[in-house]
Amino acid sequence: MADHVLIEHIALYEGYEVTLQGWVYQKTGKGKLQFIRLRDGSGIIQCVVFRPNLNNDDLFNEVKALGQESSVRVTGKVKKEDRAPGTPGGYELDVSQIEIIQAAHEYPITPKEHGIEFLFDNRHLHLRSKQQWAVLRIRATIKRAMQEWLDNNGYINMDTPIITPSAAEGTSNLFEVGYYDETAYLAQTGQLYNEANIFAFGRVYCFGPTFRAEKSKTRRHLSEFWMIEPEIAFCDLDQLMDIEEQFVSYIVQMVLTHRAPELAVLERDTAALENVQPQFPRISYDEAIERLQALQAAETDPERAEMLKIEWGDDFGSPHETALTQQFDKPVFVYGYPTAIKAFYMEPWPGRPEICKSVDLLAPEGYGEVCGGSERMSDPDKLIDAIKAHDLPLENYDWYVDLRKYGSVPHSGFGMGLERTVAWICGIQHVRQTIAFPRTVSRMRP
RNA sequence: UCCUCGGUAGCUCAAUGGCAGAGCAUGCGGCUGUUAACCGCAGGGCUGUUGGUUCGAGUCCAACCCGAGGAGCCA
Repeated sequence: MADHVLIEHIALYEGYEVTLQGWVYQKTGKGKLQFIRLRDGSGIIQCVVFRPNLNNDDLFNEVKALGQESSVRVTGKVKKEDRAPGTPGGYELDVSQIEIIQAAHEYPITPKEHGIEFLFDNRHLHLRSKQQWAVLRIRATIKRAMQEWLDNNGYINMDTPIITPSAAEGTSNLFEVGYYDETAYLAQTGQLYNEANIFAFGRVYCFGPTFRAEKSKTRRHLSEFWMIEPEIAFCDLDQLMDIEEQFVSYIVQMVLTHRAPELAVLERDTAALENVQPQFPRISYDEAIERLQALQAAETDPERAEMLKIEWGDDFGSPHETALTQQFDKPVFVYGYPTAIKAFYMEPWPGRPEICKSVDLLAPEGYGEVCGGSERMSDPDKLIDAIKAHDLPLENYDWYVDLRKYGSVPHSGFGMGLERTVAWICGIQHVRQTIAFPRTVSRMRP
């Protein structure tokens, strides 16, 4: 038998004596009987220390005095016990030996309530808390599922540069960095580079951190966030939506299969997630505006009615996205946005130049946009006109235009924000909890 | 950048303009089934900063700093 076992595998060891190593997550006691909830990173289990069983009164007194987050190694017999709390739970360790590695005192994060500011000042410790543990384990599974699906479907993983000379979509929200004698910017997207990559590899994706210097203070924004960006040659807008819905469904189903205990810790309603299977509803921007205007007309609360006000040509605000997604029990595609409110590189709609072949995927339950994508412009002359119309420096895009000169094909791609996806699947309110060390407009430490 | 709310013990919060309080955490003592245990005792304060009004300011006024929620922008 291994020298120690993981708590997540504890059910396999019922009736056996095992050694666990970890940290005191919580402790209660009743005289000669002490209950330690031990965490080891894989789960939490209750360890029962009964003085006569330990047969060492000095050691027992030290155990009684152990503070939260003390590190220990415990040995004992695994017992099935319905009263035992924990994750997975239902088992406890009847302790016969305990080795105190370090007795910790005055751990600042107690089992009682704390404020946001305090918790994020102590984020390096906050990560040990059960909810954060569950969220970040689910995040790791989501990342894995994303890459697994793409790797299994013929996509090549490419790494795109983080230091870039110019913007893909507007310059106001870029982080500037010095680059020898020049000014460079932290990447907002790898998309333009992936458009070059598909002509070499057919289907590619990049996955890494991206940076937006938006002064946004909302539950949906981070200054540094992770985005996965697939790009596909010989792919039109309809095919892109087919890909997105398979991709998103796969991710959600993998989390349901592999992270049930973590979803339970978060008290996530899994029925809503089980429903995330193809097909997703697809509505045009025109139809979305009509639906929103109908909702607005029916709204009795004047304040909410004012917030829902929208005209053709406007971009959706978060109240609009929320109202729209509440009409469906699955993620919903909205396609064909006005060209004026989208980035320069999107293919115009045939016969309707005022709209473009763009599509956003809106998550249900008010979580908003999780994927943004489009069919890319494939004609070099129209692309040059679009770059000029957006006042972007043509000399920075010469290579990008070049891609349309040598075997241009219809191609499409999308970006999916990891943190928003994690927030949605976990059912939590704020994206700052979905990454270990969030960077926001008001926080860079720890 | 704008709107709203907040800043008091390590933490979460109380305190009609009139003695600075509680719970948790910490320390000591008690308890054989605890689940954010419980019981007893103890220590713990530049009330965000600066100025003003007042006999008297945690409380009222002004400016500033910090944070939260929302808007805009976005994934």
